[in-house]
Amino acid sequence: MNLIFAHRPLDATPSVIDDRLPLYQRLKDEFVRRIRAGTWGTDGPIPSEHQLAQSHGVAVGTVRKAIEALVADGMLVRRQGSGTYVRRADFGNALFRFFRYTDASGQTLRPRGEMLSVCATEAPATIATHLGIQEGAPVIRMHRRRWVDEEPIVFEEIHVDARRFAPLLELPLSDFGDLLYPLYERRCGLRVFRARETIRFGLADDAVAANLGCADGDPVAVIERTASAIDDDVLEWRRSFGLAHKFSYSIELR
Amino acid sequence: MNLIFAHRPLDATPSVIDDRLPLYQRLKDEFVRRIRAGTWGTDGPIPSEHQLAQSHGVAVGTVRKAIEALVADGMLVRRQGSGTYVRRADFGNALFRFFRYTDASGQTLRPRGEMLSVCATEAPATIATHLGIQEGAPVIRMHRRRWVDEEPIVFEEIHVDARRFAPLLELPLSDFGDLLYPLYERRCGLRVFRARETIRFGLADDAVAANLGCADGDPVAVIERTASAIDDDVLEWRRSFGLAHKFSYSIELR
DNA sequence: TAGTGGTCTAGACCACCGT
DNA sequence: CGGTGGTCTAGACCACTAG
Repeated sequence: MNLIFAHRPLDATPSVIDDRLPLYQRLKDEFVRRIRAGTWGTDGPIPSEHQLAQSHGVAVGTVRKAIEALVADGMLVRRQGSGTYVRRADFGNALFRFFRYTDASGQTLRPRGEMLSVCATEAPATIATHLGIQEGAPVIRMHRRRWVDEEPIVFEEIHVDARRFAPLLELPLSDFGDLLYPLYERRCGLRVFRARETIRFGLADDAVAANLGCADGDPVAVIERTASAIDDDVLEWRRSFGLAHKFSYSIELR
Repeated sequence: MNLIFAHRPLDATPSVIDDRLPLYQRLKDEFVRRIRAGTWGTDGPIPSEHQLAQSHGVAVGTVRKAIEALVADGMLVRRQGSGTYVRRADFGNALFRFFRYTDASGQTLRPRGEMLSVCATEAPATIATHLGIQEGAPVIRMHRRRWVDEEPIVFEEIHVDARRFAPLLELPLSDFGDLLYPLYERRCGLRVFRARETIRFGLADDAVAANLGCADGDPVAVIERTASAIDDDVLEWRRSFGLAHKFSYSIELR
């Protein structure tokens, strides 16, 4: 029996059929389709509210309402005077809204990423399930460590579908840098849009212990993350380990 | 140095001065004031959009926008055909959206609450800080256990300001039931509106071990919660302990 | 049936951005 | 400067709720 906290349900995929839904809902679904299909890309703004209203034969206010819903969902961003854009996650800064390292004085620190290994292998059952592929299908397994100052903070095991992320195999370890998601996008053309994390506590096995510099069996926090594209395709499954006594997680309810 | 995850910043308190803010913003701030002051209570609907527009000399659409923002903030709820109401948290069901127990088959279970002790005491420094009162001020300390089937799952230590929660001291332990927040509201007229939780990892002391039926020094998950009223007054500070190997926490990012 | 919120229209003027 | 989103107005009609 497990104690489980669940926060924020997944977005519903836009329904298959347009019923007698409100106009702005049908508009929103149509826009989602364009974003997922890539018809609206990230290189320039989407058509203006006025244009969309004209081309769909509706009032500007109705277009606004559809767009506002998509902005709330995180799919679009508006820039006054410039236009409305398909949102591209700004992992350079944004991911650290969720994932931060602070020192004793509360200063935010940026951890260094150190890629330890990148190798092609076959997916065991659990990995295959999480990635939504066949057991035994080719996957890439990465081991990675994150440092603050001279101290290893997190050890990570990361799996991706080898057929989609093949370019990573060509890359020297030293070229991976501190952030993976921009790399996925640059090298493989795959953009992480959302992630779901589960946190639990476990005990360090020998690999974890060796990489974190602790003893075998020491308590560790385990964060399992499933990262998905905008069309809900699972792109990556990773498991991060950190020393339990250094871990804390804050959340606001309601 | 700590690994800290932070999710959702606290709402900004409405600014002290109305600048040249948009009309709907100033309206929203005015509405927040009325909710916090209790001018708009939970017994009936707030004035209709039409009435509010007239009394403030603005268009209905502007009132709508202010109300929609407050609905998004969770302060109001709209009921078509009936009216708009100050939201009262429905802890009977709602809190379990965040806090759920599931068994092996994924079935959601409802834990039993067992109040172990309720006593008046003086606030130590740390409790006083969390509750925002003077060190040594009178507080009520409660010890509580939560059970699923015949198994103790969580042990809790709960502190509230004795001057505001005095009625709890009169109550027989068996009358506390499974949920505290409805009790706070019924007996003390204080409504919990939001909470902030921090999760970390620790070791069971003798009290925790005795109540969870584990060994002294066993690893436990520690959840510290600060619960506040709608006007951000801190009402309760609690610390919950659960066996680490039975704990997990899920969250969706973006 | 009267009154509420939900949807939608068709404008106006403003603040901001890029050229 | 023209075009964009941001604010605001003043209505219309609909779906729903409650007495």
